[in-house]
Amino acid sequence: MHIESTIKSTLQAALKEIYGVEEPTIALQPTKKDFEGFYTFVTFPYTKTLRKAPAEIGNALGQYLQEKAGVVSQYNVVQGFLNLSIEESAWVNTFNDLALDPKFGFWPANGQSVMVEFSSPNTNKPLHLGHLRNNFLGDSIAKILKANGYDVTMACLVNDRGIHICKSMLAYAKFGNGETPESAALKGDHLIGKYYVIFDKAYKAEIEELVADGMTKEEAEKKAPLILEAQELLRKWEQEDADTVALWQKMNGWVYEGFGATYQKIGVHFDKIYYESNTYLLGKDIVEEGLNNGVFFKKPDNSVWIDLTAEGLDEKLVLRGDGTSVYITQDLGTTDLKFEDFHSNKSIWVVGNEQDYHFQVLFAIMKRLGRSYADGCYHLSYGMVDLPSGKMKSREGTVVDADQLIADMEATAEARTRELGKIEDFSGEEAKNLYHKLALGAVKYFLLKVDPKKRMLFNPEESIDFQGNTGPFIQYTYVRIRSVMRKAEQMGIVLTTPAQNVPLTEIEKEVIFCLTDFPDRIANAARDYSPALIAQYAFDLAKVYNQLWAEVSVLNEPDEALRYFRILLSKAVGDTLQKALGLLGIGVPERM
RNA sequence: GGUCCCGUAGCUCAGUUGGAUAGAGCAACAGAUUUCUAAUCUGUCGGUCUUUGGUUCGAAUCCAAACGGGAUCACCA
Repeated sequence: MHIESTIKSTLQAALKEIYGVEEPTIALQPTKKDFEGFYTFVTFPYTKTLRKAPAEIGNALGQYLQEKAGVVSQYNVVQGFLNLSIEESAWVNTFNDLALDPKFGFWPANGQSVMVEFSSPNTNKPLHLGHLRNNFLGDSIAKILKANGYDVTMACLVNDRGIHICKSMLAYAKFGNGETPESAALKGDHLIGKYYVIFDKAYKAEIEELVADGMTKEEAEKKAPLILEAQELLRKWEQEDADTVALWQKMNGWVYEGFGATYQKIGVHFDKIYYESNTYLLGKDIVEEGLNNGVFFKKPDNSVWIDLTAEGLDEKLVLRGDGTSVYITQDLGTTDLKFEDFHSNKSIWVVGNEQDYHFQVLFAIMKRLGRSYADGCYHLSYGMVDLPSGKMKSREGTVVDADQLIADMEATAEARTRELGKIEDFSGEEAKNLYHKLALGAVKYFLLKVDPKKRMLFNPEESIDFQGNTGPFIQYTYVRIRSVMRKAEQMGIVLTTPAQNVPLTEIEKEVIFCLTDFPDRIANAARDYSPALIAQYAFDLAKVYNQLWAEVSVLNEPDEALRYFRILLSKAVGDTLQKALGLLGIGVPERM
């Protein structure tokens, strides 16, 4: 039995029986703190059709619920608000159902499959804070979709070719002197990133010189010797010149090694990796197809376009006059490829909001081409992470490096832990694992608690705290519960039977109330593609449990039945916190 | 200029899809530990929900306009 669904179905029956109204969906809301009751039904919407006063409707429905629902102990009506108080036995019954269900909160398989593409790193620089937001979002949304019953494939498209890659290759060839990650004592991705910056500096210097000689800036950017050389290198790569390909492979190998270490550290992995070097020529057959069926058209210079003005977009180039691809050409090809490979019902791209327009165009084209999967495509667009100084820019060195950030957070976790001195019996390895869990919990929670589509601010000085609305706060609540569980186990208490009907305090009801909301939160998080809803939920649950902790004692409760209930309640909260944090990709420690 | 996103407490953010007197965390201040982990809890302080109009029983939420911030409108990716 579930309180909320019982009230809803009884309300439907009441509306039909008393007023002859068929209401397919009943909206219940939590009662505001200042009023008596837990659930509130708003009667205002019915005043017009029923031509009765809101309070009158409230009283009639309240009476009906009290008599027939079996879970409503009493009611009160304030204006048009019908506030319902709940029978104590109903709380315990509802709680027993969820506490003894190991899969509580997760939805059964729904027969649908979805691909989540995220991360999409460039192999010319290490990951920074913005990438972390992308990775954590993608990883979390994949987990949330799984919890909703989807069969999920996590995919990654590596941008391993192109002019930007050639820039770092060229700089390395010119200034590298055979440096290796070992000789430089740098992670591979950081070494390559260093040469990307070196290229940019040298390139800018050339431009300045040319401008000083009277060239316009625009012209200088196109004619600087370094950029011409990089373009030449790209041509050689495309012609599969042996030396160029060998250099490319060597440098990419270093980057992959570096990325691998970072991915491992942040707990992100992929089921399928696509490489742009394999897919960049795809899409031309789709251009042909579109020309044949009149979706695309040719301009006199032989370039191919699509007119999307009917969709409120513009004319868009899909193939250059010389027959070479643009970004969207490849994306058309890879989109088809992804669906051919996995036949997913849905496909999600986790990509920053600067590409909103690109994805509008991509999806519109797929629809015009009559792709059956076009309606299942979704761009999970997220905002940038800003610094107090403004935007992050790799080339100007104003980025927060991912590896560095996590290392810093681990150091903070260690300092704080030592200060508190609660784990002095831990081995070095156990302690390291703890610091890592806390560091990752703090960073992931920080980035995921904000609505994805909003841009957010990261203040390195004060942003990532371990107190208040943070990952470690929730981890700490879990740790307290684990401490109780260990002691309960020592007392020989086994948690396999339902709790008896015991008298409950307000705070205990609130904890149960919060628990019952978990499945809906998981469903909403998937519907809105928002891990932030899960983060918020975990925080709410931790907070209400901490309140309970301050008000009542679990293990020291003299009444045996009540003590058993509180232990079981604590376990349910612990399990739910673990699941919720798990959906965010955050692990829980046993002690901290 | 066109299109899209955003604007809520000093700061960082929620606000269950139109409901009651708008909520958290941080910061500041005051308290709580003979008790299961105080990385906790309680309290105080803090608001013209950018502005103006509209829709209605009722608006932070929907519509329109203005203002402010950002993105994008590349034969870059």
